[in-house]
Amino acid sequence: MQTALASTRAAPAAKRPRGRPRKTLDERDDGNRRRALIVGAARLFRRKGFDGTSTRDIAAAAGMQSGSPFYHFRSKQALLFAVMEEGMRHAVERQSEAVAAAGALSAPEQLRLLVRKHFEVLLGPGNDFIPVMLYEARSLTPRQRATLAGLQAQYEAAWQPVLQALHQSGRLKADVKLARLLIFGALNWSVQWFDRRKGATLEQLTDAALALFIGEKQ
Amino acid sequence: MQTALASTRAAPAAKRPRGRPRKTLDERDDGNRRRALIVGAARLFRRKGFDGTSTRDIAAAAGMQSGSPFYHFRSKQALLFAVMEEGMRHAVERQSEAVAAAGALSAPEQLRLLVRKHFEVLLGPGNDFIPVMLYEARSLTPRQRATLAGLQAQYEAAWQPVLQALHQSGRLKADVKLARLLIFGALNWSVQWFDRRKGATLEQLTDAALALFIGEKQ
DNA sequence: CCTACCGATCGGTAGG
DNA sequence: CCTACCGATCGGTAGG
Repeated sequence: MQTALASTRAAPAAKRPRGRPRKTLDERDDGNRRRALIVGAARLFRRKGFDGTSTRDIAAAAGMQSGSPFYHFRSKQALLFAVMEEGMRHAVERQSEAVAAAGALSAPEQLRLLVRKHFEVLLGPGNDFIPVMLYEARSLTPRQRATLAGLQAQYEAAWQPVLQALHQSGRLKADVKLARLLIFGALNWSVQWFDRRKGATLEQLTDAALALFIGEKQ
Repeated sequence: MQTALASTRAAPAAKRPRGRPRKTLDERDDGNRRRALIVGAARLFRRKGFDGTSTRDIAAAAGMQSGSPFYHFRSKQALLFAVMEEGMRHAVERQSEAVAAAGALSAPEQLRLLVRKHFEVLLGPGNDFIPVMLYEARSLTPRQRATLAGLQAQYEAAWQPVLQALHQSGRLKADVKLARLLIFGALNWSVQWFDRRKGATLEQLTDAALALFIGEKQ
């Protein structure tokens, strides 16, 4: 039977089980816990809405006690913003990569690429961030909304020249600005009905969208 | 000075001030108060979401005390359902009228009519009911959702033959089922960005949508 | 990060 | 419909 005295005599290192590897800077619990909160919050915000989710729900999802999220985030709102900002940065990144990786493409091919990437970011596995951004923006402060609007403008900027070119070549008949808004609506609404487990694939979805918008698959 | 006795002697009609017209059954306060709750709730649910709106807010909007909404509705959820159901019944009605009033139309003309009516129901003045239905369905019971799904199916049924005809004549290239989902998305998303006071008119919006979907204005 | 807690607010109800 | 109220839950904090 170990006494309290014996316990204090043991070397500090002995308290850590030998089999457990030392963690590097990048996997420090600090970042991991913060990350766990963001991921859990995204899932809950999407399923139950911002106002329908309690910070206790979020804490539990990350295996914490009820007050602990506030060690990582100043407020529930700050956590919401973190979810949305990470979602938008990820979306802008994926879009940039895709555009950079593709060689010289025709305007219809460019549109196809943008639509395809948009569906991936929106409907890909584990992607709750963008849906939350699309449907919970009401709960942000004006300042936070403005920051996100900047990222959204950056994202939309890639579409403008493509739509412009399609309009000038006669493939896109509608007014360019209104067409962009209607197109984003058609794509974004898919988070309401698309089910990855059944029905169409992302490829078929992309085909249908291209056919609808410019009357051809590419 | 009128005594209590004199009062009981007077004919019942004398109790009501002469200047105030008798109310018909349809404008009884009962219905008016219930209606006021529905209208106020729709506005608040749309602006702040279902979970972000308190029943006290709703009561105040209708000029009532905090507990009074529960005299008219069993629960907050029942009030939400009433908003959505009324919105959908109105939408189905408006659509039926429009279809009935129009003579024999070509398929593109039929599509234009449906799109135009859809925008009116969605974006017309004082129309918070449908936006609430589109964005707060998560807060319904499965049973309520099923009832609404029936009305929605009724609404969508008018579109199916039109899209089918356009597909067969080659004007609509996309798969009909996916096209319908994408089209509703394009239209429904407009509640997020359309501003009646500036920018496009409903007519221009309809033009753009028709041009985008079938490459022509009619 | 946990413990223990606070003031505020919430949906809803009993009784009139 | 109002008054008065209840139990539950909420976002957030102090102190460790």
